[in-house]
Amino acid sequence: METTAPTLSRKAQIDQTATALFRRRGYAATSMRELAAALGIEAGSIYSHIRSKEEILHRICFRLADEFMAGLRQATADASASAATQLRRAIESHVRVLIHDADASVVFLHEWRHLSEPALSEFLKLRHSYEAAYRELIARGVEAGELQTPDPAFAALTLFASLTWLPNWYRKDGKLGPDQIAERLTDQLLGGLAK
Amino acid sequence: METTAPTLSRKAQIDQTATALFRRRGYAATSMRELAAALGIEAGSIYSHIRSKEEILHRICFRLADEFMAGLRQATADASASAATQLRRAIESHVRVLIHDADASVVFLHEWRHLSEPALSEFLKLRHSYEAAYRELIARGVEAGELQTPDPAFAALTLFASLTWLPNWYRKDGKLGPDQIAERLTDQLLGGLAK
DNA sequence: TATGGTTCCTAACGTTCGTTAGCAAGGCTG
DNA sequence: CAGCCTTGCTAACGAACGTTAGGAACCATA
Repeated sequence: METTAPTLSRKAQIDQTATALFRRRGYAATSMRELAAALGIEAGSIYSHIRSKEEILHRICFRLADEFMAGLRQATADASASAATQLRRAIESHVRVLIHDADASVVFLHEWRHLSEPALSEFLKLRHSYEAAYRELIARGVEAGELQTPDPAFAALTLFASLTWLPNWYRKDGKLGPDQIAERLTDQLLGGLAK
Repeated sequence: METTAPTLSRKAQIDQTATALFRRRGYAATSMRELAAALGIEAGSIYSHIRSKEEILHRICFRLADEFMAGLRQATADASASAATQLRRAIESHVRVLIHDADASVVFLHEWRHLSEPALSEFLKLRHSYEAAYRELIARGVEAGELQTPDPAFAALTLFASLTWLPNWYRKDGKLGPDQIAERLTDQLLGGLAK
C-alpha cells in the first residue's frame, strides 16, 4: 500500500505547487514555465506527469468538491440528530476542509470558472446540490423551531458568504480553531441552536 | 458641460465593455482582441484611446475605490449621529455602489491583484483604511452599547464577507432593494441597533 | 478651405503561451 | 543482466499575446 505512493509522488508535488501558484496569482496568470521554475525543472518536463494545465485545475477542483461533499454526507448521516445539530456539524466539516486545505480551497472557490465543458457544468451541478442541501438544513431547523432567523434564504447567503471569506483572514496561529469558528458562525447567523 | 462628454465617449465605452469582460472571464483571461471584438473594432484600434490593458484595470479599481470611500465619508459626516446609525448608513451606501455598479464592483473586489506596483500598494492601503473605518465604527457602537455582538472583530469579518458575496446572488428583479439588504445585514450581524 | 482631433484600419513587431517530439540517465523488478 | 518505469532534458512547434507604426477617413472649428 505504501508502494504506490512514491509512484504518484512527483505528480502530487506538481499539484501542490500549482495549487499554491493558482491561489496566489490566479490560474490564467500562472504559466507552465513559472510552475516548472517553482519545481526546479523545465517546462516540458511537466508533461511527463500530466496531460494538460487544465487537468491540474480539474483535479484540484473536483478533489475539493469530493471533500466538501463527503463532509456534508457524514454530518447528515445520523438521521436521529436534529437539523440544527446536522447543520452545525456540516459547518464544522466545511471549516475544517477550508483550513486544512487552504490553498486548494481558494482555487476551488475562485478558479473553477476556467474549467471548460463538460467539466464546468458538472462542477456547477455539484456546487448547486451542495448549497441546496444547506438551504434545506436551515429550512428544516427553522421549521422545527430549533433555529431563529427573520429570513432563512438570507441567512443561507450570509453563511456561504462567511465560509467563502474565511480563507481571506484565517491565520493558523490565530486564536480560533475550526470548532470555535463553526460555533460562532452558527450562533451569529442563526440565533439559537438546539443541541 | 455636455460638450466634453462625447470626447470621452469611446474611452468610456471601452471601460464599460472591458469591465463586463473582466468580470465574466477575469482580467488575465481576457485578451485585447476579445475586447476589440466585443466593441466591433480591431485590437490595434483600442490603443488610440488607452495606453495599456492595465490602465483600464487601474481606472476601474480606483474609480470604485473612490466611490466606496466617498460613500463612507458621507455616511460618517454627521458626527452627531450614533455609531450604529453611521454604520447602517455606511452599509447602505456600500450596498448601493455594489448594486449600481455591479460589474465594476466585482472587478474591484477580485481583479485588483493584477495591478502592478506602485498601484498595487496604493490600492491595498486604501482598502485597509476602508476596512479599518468599519471596524472602528463597530467597536464604537459596541462600546456605546448600541450594538450587541459576542465578538466585534468576528462581526466585522462576517459583514465584509456578506458584502463581498452580495454580487454573487443579487438580481435586479429580486424582491430586496439596497435599503432592505443593508437593514437585514445590520440586524443579522449586529444584534440590536439603536436608531 | 485648412487644421486638428477622433476614430479605425492593416500589418507587423517581439514575446510568451501551452504543448510535443525525441532522447537519455537512473533505479527497481523480472 | 534485460526491461520498464520514472524523471528530466533540449529544441522547437504553431498560436496567441500586448503593443506599435503609419496611414486614411470623418467631422468639427477657424
